[in-house]
Amino acid sequence: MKKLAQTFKALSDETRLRILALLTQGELCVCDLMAILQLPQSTVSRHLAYLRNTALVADRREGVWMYYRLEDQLPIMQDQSWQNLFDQLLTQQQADADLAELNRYLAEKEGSCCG
Amino acid sequence: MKKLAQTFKALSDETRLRILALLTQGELCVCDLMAILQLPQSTVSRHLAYLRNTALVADRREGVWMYYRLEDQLPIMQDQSWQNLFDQLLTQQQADADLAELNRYLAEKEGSCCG
DNA sequence: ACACTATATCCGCATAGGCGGATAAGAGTC
DNA sequence: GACTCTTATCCGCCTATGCGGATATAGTGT
Repeated sequence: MKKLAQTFKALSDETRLRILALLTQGELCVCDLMAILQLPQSTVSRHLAYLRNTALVADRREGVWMYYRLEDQLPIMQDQSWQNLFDQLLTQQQADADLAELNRYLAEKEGSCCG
Repeated sequence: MKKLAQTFKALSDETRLRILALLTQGELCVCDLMAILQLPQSTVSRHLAYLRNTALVADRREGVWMYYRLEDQLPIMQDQSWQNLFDQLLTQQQADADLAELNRYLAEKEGSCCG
């Protein structure tokens, strides 16, 4: 049960929830997240490390860039709970705003970072 | 989304998860929980206050005793997520052990406290 | 080797919250 | 009112973790 509690702790920070909501749209690199969330690099990186340590996200290096994506299934949670959590997450107003910002960002990106 | 994060924070402590699992069986008073969890009164009471403030449990006074029960629905979570969470919770080994202890306790209780 | 970029980690600082003993408050009983 | 029982809150202490600037690390290109 400690592990379950720890997973909830990882979900208990608004910034991390925002990151998870954004990652439902596909993998993103740190600089993408910095731009969309408007947060300093150390902050974004720290939260991603926390999510990685809790096995909520996975990472992949491509050259200089680290791409993060949702872990497709969790050892602690049944798939249904995991899926349900994201349904829940995406009903949030902040998630809406962030996804809109993500789309705006992707549209005008064209190689600003991450190739 | 702050509220959702706060709800997860309330779920991020093992003792609170154990309490919630126990309350799936019906309402219990503080002294019941102390006996089952083997934790000091101040600790149990503090966690219950936390759960009450987060609207995860409701309380009811009966004479000297305070009975706590699960809040039947949450403003933040859809019913399905809420239900799912408890399904998840009850698969935990610690929850099993605690429920067994609850039954043992109730069987030999006969007015040790709470009338 | 050097420079540049992206990311991770370190640092000092601040707050939240865990713990359990001690004390306060509420509710009965006499 | 005095005493008792149950529960809530206070206290000091300690750890986890948030923050963001500064620094270290790693990859890429020259």
